[in-house]
Formats: sequence, structure tokens, C-alpha cells
Amino acid sequence: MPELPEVETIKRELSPQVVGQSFTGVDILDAQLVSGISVEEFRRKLTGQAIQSLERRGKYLIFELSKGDSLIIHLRMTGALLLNPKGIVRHARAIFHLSHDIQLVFSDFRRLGVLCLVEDADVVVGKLGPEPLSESFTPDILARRLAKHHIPVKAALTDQTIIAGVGNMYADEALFAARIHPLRKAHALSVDEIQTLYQSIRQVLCSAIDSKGASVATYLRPDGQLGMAQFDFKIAHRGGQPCSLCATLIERVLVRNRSSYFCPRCQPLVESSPLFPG
DNA sequence: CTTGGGACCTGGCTGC
DNA sequence: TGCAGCCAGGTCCCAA
Repeated sequence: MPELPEVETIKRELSPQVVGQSFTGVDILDAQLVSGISVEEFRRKLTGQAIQSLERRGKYLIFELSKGDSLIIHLRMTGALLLNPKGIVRHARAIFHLSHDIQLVFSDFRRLGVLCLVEDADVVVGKLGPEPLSESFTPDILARRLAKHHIPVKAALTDQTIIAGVGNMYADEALFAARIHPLRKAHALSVDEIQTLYQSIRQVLCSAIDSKGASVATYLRPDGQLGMAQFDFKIAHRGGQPCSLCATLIERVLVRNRSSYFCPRCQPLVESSPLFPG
């Protein structure tokens, strides 16, 4: 499932191959893929534009185009971008034709992914919260944003308007690393807990990028290779297995209808004691 | 406005 | 062997 580390990996591996190239055509095999405008208009506007840069914002990939437009791709659950694939790509939804006979195939077997072509990228990504790996993201910013929400901290971490790019897997990993139960209220975390959580989020994301993302389901890198970050998971998708720290069996609880895995011993569900009791 | 829950999507897996 | 139902989760939409 593409979250920040997976999308960042795709951006890094795709950029050197496609930046500077031009779209010579596009085959949309699934009209539902294109959001906002018709397939015809999408094809007409895209064709002929060169890719000036490739950026990532949260889980979105943004192709900055030569006429000022932005091609924005969200892979959702099962989307993948394959560069010059050999043979038939299963579940191909769109084929981008680039100069120098480059083909970029968008495959997405659950068809939740979205493409859009806009003049102003902020229309799509403007509401996203801060980038957790940016230098300007600080523990204080995390604290202020969490303090506004009386919701489970797990739900807060996966809310893209609070913090961008963190999804279900890495939220579980960060909460385990910080020893915080997923159902703890976001606004009720202590200063120390937020400091630890801040470091955990960044460490978990950086480590996953180093491993080229996690191939737990259908995630593939543009060259078709797998990521390796899933081998570092300590809690995500490990329900029923022993905790790596204390051997207690890992449990699963639904938070906002999403599976959350946690160690009931390492991540107890108790609110932190107030800083100044009495 | 805030919060929570369901819908969308598809295929692998489990249990009867 | 067949089949119903669960499960995966990013985001949108609706209701309380």
C-alpha cells in the first residue's frame, strides 16, 4: 500500500527516467481513472507537454508540466507505475507514451487510484498537513496539530490534513515505536510522548525509504522490483504474533474501521499522568 | 464544526 | 467442491 515511503521511492526512481521527456500520447483504458475532466480533454491537454519536474506531496505524485499544468497521480491502495514493462501488465488502467519510446504504465487492480490534470496543484494538495520529513516540521508543530483533535491518535496520524503521507502501516509502526496505544486521544498525549512520537514517525519513514518501501500487497517499484521495508515491520500486519520486545501476543483493534495492530503490554491504554498532579 | 461510520474497489483467504 | 463472508485501507461522502 503506497504511503509516503513508497511514493517517495517511486518519485526518486522515476525522476531520472522521465524528467525532460514529453508526453506523446496516452491510452486511458479505464475512464473512471480520470477525475474532473473528460478522457478526451485529459488526453488533449496532456499530449505535447514536457515533464519539468516530478514532486511528491503526501501520498500524491505531481508531474510539473511545461505549460504550467500539473499531472497528479494518487495510487491509493494498489496502484503502481511501471516503466517500460516487459510483456502484458495485468490490471493496466492507463499507458503514458513519452518521447524516446518510453512507456509508463499505470496498473491498479482495485481501481481506486486517481489521475487528474489541473492548472493549480493546490486545488488537490492544498489541504494537506505538513510533510513529516521536512526540516520545518517540529515536535511543537506536531503537538499543536494533535492538540486540536479529540480523536484516537491513530486516526489523527492517518488524517492527511493533520500530517501528510502517513498511512495505516506506518502509523502503527510509529505508535509501537513510541509505546503509545492507538486509541489514546490525540489531544491528551504528554509533551514527552509527542516528542517520542515525533522521532518515531521520522525514524520509521526514513528507514522505510532506505528499504525502498514496503511490498506488503501489490506495491512495486517502477522497474518491477519489490521494496524491502516490510521485513522491518515490528507490529503492522502481525496480529497474533509475539511482540518482538516482550513476547506478548500482538492484538488488532478497529480504529475508524481500519485495522490497528498493537502490543497490549508495550502500548497500554492509560492516559498519561498530568504534569502537575493535584 | 467535529467525529464516526459506510461506500467504493477486487481478489485472496477462511470456514462451513 | 462451492460459496458466503471477511479482510486489506486511502479517501470521499453523509449523518449525528
